[in-house]
Amino acid sequence: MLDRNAIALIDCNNFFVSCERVFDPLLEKRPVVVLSNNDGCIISRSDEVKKMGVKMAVPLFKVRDLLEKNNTAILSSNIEHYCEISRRVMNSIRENLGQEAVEVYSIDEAFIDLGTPDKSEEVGKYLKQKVWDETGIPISVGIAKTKTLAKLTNHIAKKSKKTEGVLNLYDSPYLETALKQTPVEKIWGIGHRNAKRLYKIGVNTALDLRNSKVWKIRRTLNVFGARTVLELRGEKCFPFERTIADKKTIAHTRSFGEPLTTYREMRNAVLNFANRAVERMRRDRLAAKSVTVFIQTNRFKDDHFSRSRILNSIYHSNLPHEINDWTLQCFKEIFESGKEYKKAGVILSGLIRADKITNRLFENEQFRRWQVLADIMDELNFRYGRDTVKLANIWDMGNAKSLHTLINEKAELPTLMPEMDSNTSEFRRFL
DNA sequence: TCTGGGGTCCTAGGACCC
DNA sequence: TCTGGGGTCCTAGGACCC
Repeated sequence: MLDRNAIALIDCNNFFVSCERVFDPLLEKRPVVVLSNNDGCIISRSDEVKKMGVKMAVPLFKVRDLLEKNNTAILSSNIEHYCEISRRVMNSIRENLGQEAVEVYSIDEAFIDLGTPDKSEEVGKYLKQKVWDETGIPISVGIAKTKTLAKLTNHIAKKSKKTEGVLNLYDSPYLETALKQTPVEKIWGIGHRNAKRLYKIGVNTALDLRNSKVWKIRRTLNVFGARTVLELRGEKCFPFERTIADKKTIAHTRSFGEPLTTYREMRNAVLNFANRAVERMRRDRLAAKSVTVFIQTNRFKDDHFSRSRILNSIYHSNLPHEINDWTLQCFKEIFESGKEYKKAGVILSGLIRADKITNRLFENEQFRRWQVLADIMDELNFRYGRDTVKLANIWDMGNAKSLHTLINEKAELPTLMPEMDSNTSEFRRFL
């Protein structure tokens, strides 16, 4: 049977800025921006800032004068806080509609299966009020027949004053106009590259795309483009996901404030990134089969240098020292001296649940011992803070070559040991 | 001077095999 | 002069998203 359910996209307005305003109501009266990790780019803007013409992801140095002239609050990001508020928003929605009806799409967005379309608009308005009352976050709601149309509708709801943040185009005569007024690059999944290709064949608006032959778009773009055409016609091609999909990759990547040049600096940076990624992998109880390492010089310069290498292991692992070894192997193959590196990253892939790791054909006993040690390290780091215990770079340790763990000054082992539970004896035996 | 990070999916082209 | 060809697997990189 054809699925006639109405789909809503709920999107928090200027999410990071709205979160900051929840913490500090004085910010309500000022323009606000939130910056990316090392304060490089603007990743969230209040309406006032958008009106100034400041674009998303623009580097701060290009607009700093303009922002300061307008008394803008320029804030570093605080992702943990935003995650917490995101959870509250999603829970507020779930309370009414149930777990099954909500698909969390990103930190500030969720698709909702509204069921039969009759009461959609009332539900949308109710949710908007409820989320505002319970969390202080303003949201917009777009209702339509498919995800792609819901995204598009939400976009209009957010921009247009008349809609008051909730718009239902499920079965509306205005849909045609809305499609006509939407440039093709604003459609979900059509970026500026794809848009250029579409312009060449005379497809400029969402309406043009909807009226295109599917095979023609399949040929010009790809299978996703073809599905997008059908979605614009009201045919569901991107299904509603009731269960949260397992993560497929875990990445830790960073730009360096100052470029790094030496082998040793870069190796330490990359191994450090690997440790951060493993930390999250172990927290999520996952194990990886592959690791990718990449290193890059400044991508805005002409002599941009970028290399990556993937290592596919024959077995899965969640052991820090093994992932470190894999990382190091990749790194050694791609590092070239005489470059000014600006960015690097480590990506873990081929993830499965850690309890699904099969036994090692050889060295099973050793593997088990490493598991125990890794668990203990996790516990110590959880109790006493990150990097209380970590893998040593044995190359940096002079004659301590056989020692695989380094106890940081933060935690003195003798005082720690009595507090440990039954694992302690295991730990002693291991060392 | 100063340009994010974490994801997903797709694809061109090389290596290898028969 | 002329240099198979198809399938498969893999890597590296691109496009897109928030």
